[in-house]
Amino acid sequence: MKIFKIPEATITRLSVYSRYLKDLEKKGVVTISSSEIAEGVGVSSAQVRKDLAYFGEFGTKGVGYNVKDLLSYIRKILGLNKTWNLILIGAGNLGSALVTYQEFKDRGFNIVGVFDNDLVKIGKQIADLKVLPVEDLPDIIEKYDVRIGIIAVPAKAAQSVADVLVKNGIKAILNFAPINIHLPKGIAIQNVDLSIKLEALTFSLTASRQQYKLNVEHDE
Amino acid sequence: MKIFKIPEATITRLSVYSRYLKDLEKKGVVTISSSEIAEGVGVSSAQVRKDLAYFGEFGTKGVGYNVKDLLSYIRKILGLNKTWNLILIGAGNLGSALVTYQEFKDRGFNIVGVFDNDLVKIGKQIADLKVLPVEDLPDIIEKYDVRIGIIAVPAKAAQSVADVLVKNGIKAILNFAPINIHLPKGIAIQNVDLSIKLEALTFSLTASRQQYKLNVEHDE
DNA sequence: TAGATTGTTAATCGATTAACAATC
DNA sequence: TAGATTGTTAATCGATTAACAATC
Repeated sequence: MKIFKIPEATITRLSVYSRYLKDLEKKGVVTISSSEIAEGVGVSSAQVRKDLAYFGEFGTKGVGYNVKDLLSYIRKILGLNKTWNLILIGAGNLGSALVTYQEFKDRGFNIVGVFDNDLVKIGKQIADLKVLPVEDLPDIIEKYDVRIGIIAVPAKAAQSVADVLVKNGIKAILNFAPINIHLPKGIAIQNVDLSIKLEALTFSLTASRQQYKLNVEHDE
Repeated sequence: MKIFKIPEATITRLSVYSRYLKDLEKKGVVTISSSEIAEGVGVSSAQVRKDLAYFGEFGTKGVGYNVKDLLSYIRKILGLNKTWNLILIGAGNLGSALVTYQEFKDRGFNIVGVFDNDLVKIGKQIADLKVLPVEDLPDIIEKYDVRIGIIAVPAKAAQSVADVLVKNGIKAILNFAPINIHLPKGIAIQNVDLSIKLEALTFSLTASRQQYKLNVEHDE
């Protein structure tokens, strides 16, 4: 079986396209061209067609794409044609905010368990979930067939939490701890590093008074 | 004046290097080579040297880099040789979590004002800040010389919030709303889109049973 | 049919990696 | 001096863009 390599940026853009198409569908738009999508999300039309071409032929020459169908194809590609059950480790402020994060629910992500090691936090109610001790992880993972875990613990605890997740069968991790987590091959990870994003901003602000310039297309 | 274009990935890595160097400094390490840095953060040594080369010559041939000095140079490049005052719009769960986010404080980011339009939220206490109405934005921005704003409002309010920020002199935005914000030239933006990150994970999980493969070096 | 737009190939652009002369 | 490691150039790799034949 031939394996096609897909740029990660393509996957990011597919998410963006899917959101845009969802809006269009809600508005009752039936057909759309690659250049209209491009216009709507801020990329080039060649980029849109190229991104889609990795996965198949979804359009009609001379006509464009059927909004409903394309949305459905993209959702299928991304694995969004089902809901996903997640667990979250770390019941601090950030963790609590994520449990109630509406966008996750809207996109089909369901947090079914919140865990912490801190005795003060265990038993605490967050939305409709009670914070559980980490010992209960295996039960919840099995019960809800969980494959994705969110790490929202301090940096120094993150690696050991990741190890526990992997040991219990978690296959993908969304990590908020600002640290490079080491994982066995085959486990996917995405890092969300809020300070790094802020530091890209302070660089821009500082660099504009220096001789540097971020090599980034302007967002607009 | 010649303008050098810097890859955005380079800036991201500089943040990572700086964190790693800070750890080394704390441990009392005096000198380090590009390959040791590379090893520590998970990139190639050529990458480390190339990233630094955009900004100057910081090392000594045959010896390596002085940890303290290199850290200080990188912090200066990123604009981290000062603290930054931020404001935050949107006092929901996510906003509240960000106000108390320890990593921001550790890296020199100071949230000095939290704003909302919701009468229920105005006046509420979050850590040592009271939620203020958006009318008070100009006062706070001036008083604390704020140049960076964080948007943590729902997607449909994000563009108008951004417009208000820009009108009041904000020059850089960290945006958590899952929407493409349009800004005048010269305003920097970084988007944090949590759903997109999760969808990259569901893609990985789904794709591994299909014929695709993310073109991404393995994280490890 | 004529006009529009896809899917795809080739050209371009940019970032990463390899290699090594310079030099501490 | 000999060994180590930088800074930098050239080679490679990968992603984006341009262009256009195919075709609805």
